[in-house]
Amino acid sequence: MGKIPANREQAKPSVEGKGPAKAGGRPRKYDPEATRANILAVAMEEFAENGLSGARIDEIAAKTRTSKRMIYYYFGDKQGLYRHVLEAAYQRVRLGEEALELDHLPPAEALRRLVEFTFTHHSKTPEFIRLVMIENIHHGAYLRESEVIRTLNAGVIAHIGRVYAAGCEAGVFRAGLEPIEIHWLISALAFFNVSNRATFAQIFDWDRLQEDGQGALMAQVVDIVLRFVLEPSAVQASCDEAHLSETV
Amino acid sequence: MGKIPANREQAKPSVEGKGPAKAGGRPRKYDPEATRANILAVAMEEFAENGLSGARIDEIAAKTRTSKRMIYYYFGDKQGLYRHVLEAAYQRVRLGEEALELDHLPPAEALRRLVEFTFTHHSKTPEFIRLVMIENIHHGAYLRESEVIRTLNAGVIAHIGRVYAAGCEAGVFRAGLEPIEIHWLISALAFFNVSNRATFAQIFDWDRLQEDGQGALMAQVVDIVLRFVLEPSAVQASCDEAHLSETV
DNA sequence: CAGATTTTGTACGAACCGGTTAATTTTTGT
DNA sequence: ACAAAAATTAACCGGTTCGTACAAAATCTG
Repeated sequence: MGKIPANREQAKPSVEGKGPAKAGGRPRKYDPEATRANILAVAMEEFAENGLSGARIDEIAAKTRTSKRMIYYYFGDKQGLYRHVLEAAYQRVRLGEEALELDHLPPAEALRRLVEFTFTHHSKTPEFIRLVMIENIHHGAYLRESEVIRTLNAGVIAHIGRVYAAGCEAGVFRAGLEPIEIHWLISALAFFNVSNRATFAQIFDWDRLQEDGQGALMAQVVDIVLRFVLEPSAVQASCDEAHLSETV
Repeated sequence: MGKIPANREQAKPSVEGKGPAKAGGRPRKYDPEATRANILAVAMEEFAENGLSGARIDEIAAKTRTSKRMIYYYFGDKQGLYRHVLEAAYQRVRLGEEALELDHLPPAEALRRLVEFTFTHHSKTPEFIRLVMIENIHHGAYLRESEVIRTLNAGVIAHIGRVYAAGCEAGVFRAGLEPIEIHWLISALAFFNVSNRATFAQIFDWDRLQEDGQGALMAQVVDIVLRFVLEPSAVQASCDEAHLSETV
């Protein structure tokens, strides 16, 4: 019977040292890691493109370098596959986010960097955005199952919290905000830019939604966030220095 | 053959005066208007809940007070039904938007009203948001077909344009912005609040995403928009008057 | 080498699902 | 009143699609 092999996460204690891993160069015939990864990559594309109900298992199998049988062997069923795809996508994003080294920068600059990172990341990774959209259509039912994801995201808030505290200390950020408010704002703008590009562009055909205009839109998003967080007097100053409003 | 009846819009010249319409009180057995509307309403719910590929024609038919055959009779096929649902949804929204009488208000107040209207509308009409999300998943392919929608939305920009011009004239809005930039910002925040509520709440459980917190979140969105549009000095002034920053 | 794991391949079944055929009832035009 | 057109009903069909059963082989691990 198509039994799912024992918990993958725990069944991999051979930490790239004992068993002949792929790093060794030896071209192994049976490479479960690679097979799994391959299925996951293909599935990610298909789910992101067609949604959970729209994606076809046979189609995914065909684009894999292995067979349909293996999908069920490793992931149980369609929903299991989807859940793993979702987890993998979130994991990938949050890793990049944590790699940012913002703590040594002046607060306003750090915030700008964070916004720019988020904006460009989302802009260049529409598959992730689409997966999250799809998951929201499903009321976050599959995300709810995943313990992994929730823990990952606590870090983001802490990260922003440090930057914000430093900015308040320095007197350039206005007091009374919560880190999650700032995160929500940044997410909303960076996300919407990708998630609603199709319909928005269809209705208004705005040049900033095109490839060439994305830079200008990013600058504007930075502008919006800074005007929200900065002390009004600091905004005034920034305008004079033309740090802001380079979108005109 | 399941032919679609001649263009509905033109096939209704009996302007509620000649043929025995439903207003007449006579309980007619065959009521195409009502049948069509009933199908459309049920379909809207089903598509919004399950997406285009997720929705089931049989399910829609079952929840209708008529039969599956009628769906095909009036809308041709699944995609045709979906397209009509989408159009109806957009139409409904834009009507409310144009009913706002903003031109006689002071600019900042008018802008606040517009933001509040958009925010509450979206917050209370998640089906519309979900339909737009779904349409974006499909790359706006069905919206592209609809001539109707594009023309409707030109009005929104003009509306904001008038308010913005008045604000600049009065010296409370900073110059150099485009109406569409403001519209994009408002849309993004009001939309994201609903579209990503499921996943965002799952990850962070933030009280402002709950029913009770929506008012506070709306105030904050108003705050964000005004800080973006207002002349920095006006922001300063507004803060002193505590018109803004009531979110703390 | 033995036992477990990974892989292949096919064929199938059973439910599901979008769409149709055909016949019936009501309305409408004249 | 009557024929044509429009609205409606019910049973039906063929293709799709998820998932499995079965049979077997290749490879890794201890």
